[in-house]
Amino acid sequence: MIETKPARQDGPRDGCGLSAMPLFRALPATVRTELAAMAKPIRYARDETVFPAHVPQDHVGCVTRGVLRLEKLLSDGQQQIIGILVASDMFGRMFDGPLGYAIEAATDAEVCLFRRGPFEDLLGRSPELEKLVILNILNEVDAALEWVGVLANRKVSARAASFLLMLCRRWAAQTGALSLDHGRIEVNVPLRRHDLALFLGTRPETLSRAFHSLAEDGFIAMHSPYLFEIRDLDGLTRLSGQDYLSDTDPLLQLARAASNS
Amino acid sequence: MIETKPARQDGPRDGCGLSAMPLFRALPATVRTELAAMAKPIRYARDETVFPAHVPQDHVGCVTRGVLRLEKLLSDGQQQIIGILVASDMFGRMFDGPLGYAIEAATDAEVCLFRRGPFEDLLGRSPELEKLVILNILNEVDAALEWVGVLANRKVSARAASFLLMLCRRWAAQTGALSLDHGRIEVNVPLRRHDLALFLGTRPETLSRAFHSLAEDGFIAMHSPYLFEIRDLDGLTRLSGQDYLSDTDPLLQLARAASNS
DNA sequence: TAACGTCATTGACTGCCGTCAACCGATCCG
DNA sequence: CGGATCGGTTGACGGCAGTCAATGACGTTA
Repeated sequence: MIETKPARQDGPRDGCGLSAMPLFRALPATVRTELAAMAKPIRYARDETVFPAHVPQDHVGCVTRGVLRLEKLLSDGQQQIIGILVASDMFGRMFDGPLGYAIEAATDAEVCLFRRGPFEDLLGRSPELEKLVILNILNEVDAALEWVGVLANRKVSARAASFLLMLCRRWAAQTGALSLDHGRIEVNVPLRRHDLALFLGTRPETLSRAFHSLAEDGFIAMHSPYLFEIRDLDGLTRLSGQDYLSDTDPLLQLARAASNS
Repeated sequence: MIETKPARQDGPRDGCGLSAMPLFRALPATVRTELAAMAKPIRYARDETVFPAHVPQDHVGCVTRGVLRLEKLLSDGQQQIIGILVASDMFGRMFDGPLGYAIEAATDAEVCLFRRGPFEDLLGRSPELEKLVILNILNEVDAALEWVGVLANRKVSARAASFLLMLCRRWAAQTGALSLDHGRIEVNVPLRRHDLALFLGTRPETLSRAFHSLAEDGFIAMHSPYLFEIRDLDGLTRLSGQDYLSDTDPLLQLARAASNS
């Protein structure tokens, strides 16, 4: 049971820095202005609740910093984590009822909220925003389906490998958590083992063993429980089962960039 | 490896029986007419391919009969099933590129295809259709996330229970596969053990044991490998972990109806 | 009718993973 | 400085599930 602490609201209009977000970059200036005017930035400390489960919300939002987790509580008190949200991910349901899961801060995080009414109104007036929103939801579907594929994999080490690769891919779209210095790929994993284990459908002990086993086999190196280095991208990919590496894969480009630096 | 046989196309315009589909019932008559005019019904035999993976498609569609499976092929040749589609489910990607998985017929099935161009055009002209499509995709997200929750469960019997309940819920929306005669809930499972095991992230042998174990414990009865009877809805729900049964749950209503007949 | 293929089921065995427990390092606080 | 707490890791052990193999039921075909 995680208690809900009050969240701090702050800042002037467009404290969200919407104009800097790649998510909305493609929109016309007028739409961006209108969005920025209705954006409410809110910060959360780790384990605070953004949206409780099964409660109708009159906001939708997007993540600007940190990681959120989608969490389900089972009848026997067990919790499970069915998704994570990182910067640029949108959440909440326009036109629709309450969510079947809670959204909580997995790290200290910052989000940007929009009231549903004005947002849906703007949606109806801007075909660009509308297309962006539809594409965004389609990406959500893809991400969820990809994760179904990962969890359907029976071996924990394969799931762990898939997670690291997925994280690299997400971080690759932005800066900060992925470092390519000295020809290495270093990836920052901002989740506790406990949360990560729930997300991977296993337990912290087993996950720890899986990571250290990957390290012993030379696929990765762990510089701290939260800082991983990818030492064998191909091997890790093969082990994950998901055949990610087409020649156009952005992660592969990154790896090449890393080995050339 | 499943070979692609050519599919049979048939029938006059609106052979799909669009007007009878609950999916589109809420639309204005003019939109329904236009949709019906562009609908192409196609039938598939079991294991035929509807959309191959990673190939751009210029159609979207919806299922009118049978079950489709979303299938991923791993690098080592293992296949996994990451979703199923039943009547009224839509598939395909408007505004977007190719899918990362194949869509295949898990049973003999019939679908209704729309060319993407005209469909997207109609989407822009009909706010009702647009809202329907968005809500439909949101439901896809929910279904996928729910399945993530099921797969994150570590025990196969719990996953099997979740599957049966999910299937009841889906069948409840329509007629045919769910029978309530004689105060019983009988549910038809149209998938082979092999496919079902892949969908549940396990193996046919293990799944068979799980089902028979559920039967021994009195939760279900198996009248054939494809015909299940739910004997203890509450127990099955508790075992599945998902706390489905709110008082407004349509499945619970059905159970009450069954026990009163 | 017999041979064959498909598919579900069962058995035996092995191995991975969940569970319980202890340990350890880091951080915070008195 | 010493104790407490949190979170990650490691060890030991038992059980559940994956694997291989064989059997049986059913429908199809020759």
